[in-house]
Amino acid sequence: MPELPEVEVVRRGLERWAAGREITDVEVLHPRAVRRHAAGGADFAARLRGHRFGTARRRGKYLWLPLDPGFCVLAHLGMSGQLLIQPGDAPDEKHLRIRITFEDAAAGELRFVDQRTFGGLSLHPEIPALHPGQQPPADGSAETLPDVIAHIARDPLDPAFDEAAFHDALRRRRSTIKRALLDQSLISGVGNIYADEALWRAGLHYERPTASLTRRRTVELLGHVRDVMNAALAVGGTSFDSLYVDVNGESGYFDRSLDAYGREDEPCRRCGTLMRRRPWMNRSSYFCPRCQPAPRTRRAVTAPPGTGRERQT
DNA sequence: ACAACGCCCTGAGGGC
DNA sequence: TGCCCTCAGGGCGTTG
Repeated sequence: MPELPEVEVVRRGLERWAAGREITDVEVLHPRAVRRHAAGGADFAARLRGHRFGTARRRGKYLWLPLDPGFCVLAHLGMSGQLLIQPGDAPDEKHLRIRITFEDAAAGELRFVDQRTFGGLSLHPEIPALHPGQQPPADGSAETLPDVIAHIARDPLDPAFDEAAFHDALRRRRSTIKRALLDQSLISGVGNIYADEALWRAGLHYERPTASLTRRRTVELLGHVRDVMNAALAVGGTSFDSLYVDVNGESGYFDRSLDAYGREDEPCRRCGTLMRRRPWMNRSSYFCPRCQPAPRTRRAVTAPPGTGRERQT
């Protein structure tokens, strides 16, 4: 389940193995893999042929390969997507969706493999990525990103991530902390695994109201988000079911050091209390009931419409 | 405008 | 053996 660290590992692989290479052909083997490319697979292929990839970039869980000035190939791995560099004579993977071959064929081909087809590739114009109120420099040197992900917030490893703005957004929200961590328009790159890990480290219950966090708590939480992501990056990302492998097919092994996710009925590594799992948004939340006590104001946030905004003062 | 939910998809695993 | 159910879950479109 690729989150930011896994996607960054893939980005680094693409930086090493795809940058500067000229595309000779593109084979789209499943239409869902290019569903975000409105003009369809044939158009996608035709517009890549003869062009050259630049250096792969990333924002949150999205990554993209610049493709001549102003355009790029955007990739999202979804739940089970992989980008692999494979020898041309390697047998096709069972769930091979897209094959990209290069002029220097001996250096291998790029394959998009995706069992559950939540991921995909698409072609988009790039637009300037601006800070609020910033004007693009006249010399065209502005940082750019694909137009369709302009709503994706910067991720917490981005030096330009704005902690104060994030905290202000949390205070304005009438929601709970885990929902906010997973909202890619507030902070990107965090998925279910790293949300649970960071909340465990921070000692925060997943249903803690966002508006109840002090600036200090927000800063602490962001520190834990960064720590757990950096720890995962250091070992090449998380892997659970071998669906995730990096660009060269190597699995990460961060899952061995998870403290919360998937640890139902196992002792908390801090206090020994048995960890719990709770159904949450059609998925699960793992937490320690002692280190992460439920907020006493929880009922107010989950109250049905018409019962008022009890939390407001 | 904001918050939350449903859907897309496949394969593993459990129950019978 | 095989069938059916549940689970995994990111992001977007729809609903409230």
